[in-house]
Amino acid sequence: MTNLARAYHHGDLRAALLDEAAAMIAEGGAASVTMRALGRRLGVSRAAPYRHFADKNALLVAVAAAGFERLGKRLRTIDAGAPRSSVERLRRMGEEYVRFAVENPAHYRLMYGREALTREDLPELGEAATAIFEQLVDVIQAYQRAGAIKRQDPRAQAYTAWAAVHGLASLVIEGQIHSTDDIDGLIRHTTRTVLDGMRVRRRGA
Amino acid sequence: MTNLARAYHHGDLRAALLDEAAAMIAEGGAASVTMRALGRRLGVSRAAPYRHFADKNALLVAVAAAGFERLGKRLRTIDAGAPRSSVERLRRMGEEYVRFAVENPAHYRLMYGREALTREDLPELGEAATAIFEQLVDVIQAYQRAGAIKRQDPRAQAYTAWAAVHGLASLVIEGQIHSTDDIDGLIRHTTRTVLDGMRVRRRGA
DNA sequence: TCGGGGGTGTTGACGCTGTCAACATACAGT
DNA sequence: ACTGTATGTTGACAGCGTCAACACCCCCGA
Repeated sequence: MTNLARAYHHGDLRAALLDEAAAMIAEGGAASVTMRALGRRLGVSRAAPYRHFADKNALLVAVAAAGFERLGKRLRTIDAGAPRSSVERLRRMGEEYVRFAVENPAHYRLMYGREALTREDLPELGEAATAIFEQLVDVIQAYQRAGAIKRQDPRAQAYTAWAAVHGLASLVIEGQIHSTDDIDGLIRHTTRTVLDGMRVRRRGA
Repeated sequence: MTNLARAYHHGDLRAALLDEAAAMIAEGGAASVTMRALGRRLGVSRAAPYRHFADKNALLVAVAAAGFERLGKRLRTIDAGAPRSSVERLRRMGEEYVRFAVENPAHYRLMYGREALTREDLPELGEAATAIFEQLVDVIQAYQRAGAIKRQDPRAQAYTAWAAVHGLASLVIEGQIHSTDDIDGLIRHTTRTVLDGMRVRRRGA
């Protein structure tokens, strides 16, 4: 039970691995994460991580899942906040989503890229992402009941909203959107346009 | 000038490399493309590709660029086709975009993933993607003039539309959208919703 | 207090990778 | 026919992920 700081040999290596891997991803991308470099930076041997993760893939999956946790938390605080209308709150959530991605590009890429992460061991990751999606579906259903947005399949609406913000985040991160463009304005434009397509509109406008 | 079939030793190895690499990507993902495996499959040595590409990265960039070419061509044929309204034609382009991605998931991933493709040598790729974007901007401007969609910054509108289809394609490819969901319906829902947000609406509806 | 067992970390080794230098070949233009 | 150059091959190197064998050391029960 003496799980405080430095137990055993290293002292909670598992957590240190997750932190350090995340740091390396932020510094040099997921490709720069190497079992050997990881051990080097933490002062352990290259094989030490294998006592805590089955393989490199499993480690990266855990890091990615932690990213979904953080993202989900950020979105919840937005939803809990109280700007004017419900639709505006939803729009702010979209903005926050893109902001998270732009602030943590390499981490975000890892969360969604199946390339670095090979097939298996993905259930864990899929669940982490699904949790955020279900969160979004709940919000949409609530706003449907409030009469703010169209009463269509809430899952379809959630996917569309998710696709829009994920796509925008992806384009920005991958550098497809030129830095000469006003990115903040673009985020606002996109969230507004999509919500405009979902919103119930009063007659005559 | 005898550049027909089998000149020199192999006979247009460069093109064969591009084709074979694309095939390998389709079969086993970009990670399965290996200089050695590539040479093996083409009956040349592992270092042969280096006479045609500076390194593996350059080769993959060329493959990705070829993907953008194919995608651009497909979208142009849609735009050239003549379904009813102009907005409907734009919507069909979006559908076709997602369809391309779903049909060539690994290739599409390569086209957008900066992870496999390291930093430099990306200008070539960026230009290929930009060409498609400019194509989209042109279409949107034309439809603005026709009074079909709102007269906002056409670049912003293009980015929003691109983000929506790219995001949806990405989510489907990465398996974030469960196969129990009706994907074709989802594509239609998304393209419709986004265009609804862009469309000029007649008063009273 | 002692001893053992298991959780943790290390080392050596294997096959794989991308890449380069040195070498071999064969075509093209003189 | 000769030569230069584009093309392809081979050997080698460092780095990678991973496994088996080994070493350590803390915690538990006797």
